Amino acid sequence: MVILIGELSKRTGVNIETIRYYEKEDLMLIPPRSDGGRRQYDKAHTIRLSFIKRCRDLGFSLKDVRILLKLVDGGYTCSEVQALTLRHQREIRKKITDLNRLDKTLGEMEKLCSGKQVPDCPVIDSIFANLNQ
Amino acid sequence: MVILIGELSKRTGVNIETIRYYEKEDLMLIPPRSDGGRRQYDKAHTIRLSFIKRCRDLGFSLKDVRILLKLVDGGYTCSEVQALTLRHQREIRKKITDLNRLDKTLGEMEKLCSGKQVPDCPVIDSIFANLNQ
DNA sequence: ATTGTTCCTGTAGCTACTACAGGAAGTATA
DNA sequence: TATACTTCCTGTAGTAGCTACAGGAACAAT
Repeated sequence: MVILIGELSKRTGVNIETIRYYEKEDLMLIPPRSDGGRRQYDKAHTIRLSFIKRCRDLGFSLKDVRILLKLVDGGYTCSEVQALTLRHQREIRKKITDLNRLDKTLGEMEKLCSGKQVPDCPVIDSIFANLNQ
Repeated sequence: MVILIGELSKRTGVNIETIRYYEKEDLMLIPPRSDGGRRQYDKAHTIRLSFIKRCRDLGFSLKDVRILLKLVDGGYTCSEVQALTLRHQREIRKKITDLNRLDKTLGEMEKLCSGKQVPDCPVIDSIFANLNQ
């Protein structure tokens, strides 16, 4: 049961250019070609691409995905995968912390706004604050 | 009171290549040059660069910074700045929501890990789940 | 005169794609 | 069979926001 790249794209939700990009980056296995030179994918490719997409959706970097694929391909242990997952989770939590701080700061700045059509804004003032020395 | 790029970099915490990049991107005003061809910055440049850095630290994109600078340069109203700030805050909140969901999912997956040196991991299982049809 | 630091320009690299251009292959219809 | 239309191909360049060189010139200190 062979499918072409357009169908693979539809089934996985990964777009065509990205699939070719993954091939170039050695994330996807190189598929056989038809006489006309078209890529012929099968079930294994579909599963692999879905795996990649799922990892990406979980926020893993391509570098991480590469490691996960290597683990999957070459035999892995739970502790290896767990370590990667925990590291990733730590990074996510750090981002959340940073963004929350940003949100708070922006909120405080914005709260002071009059919202009027006047040439004076506490946001700009606040950004400029302590800049003049 | 003229300073060179290295000193400007030290004072603002923006590194040298980035300063030159901002100049190329028309965020920084083009400074006069010394006889030897070195950029000569003054107070105004320092303040402008600090403003840019502060905006970046607040998570504004360079595109947003460009708009903020234009507003600052050309006269702005509170409502314009407020609108930009609110939009930015909405984007940040969306990111926080997404990351929280990721964190939760990863946490659930990881919780099931044995953490042992065994070739079996619920994280991988979970990523693969529902992929086989 | 020499050494060491700072500066210069210009180009390439990073992440993870996306968007073409220009052409070939395959399919459906007249 | 001729035509039109869609899908595919390769290869290159663009996106954001820098960072990291290479190769050379300018300046400061000894």
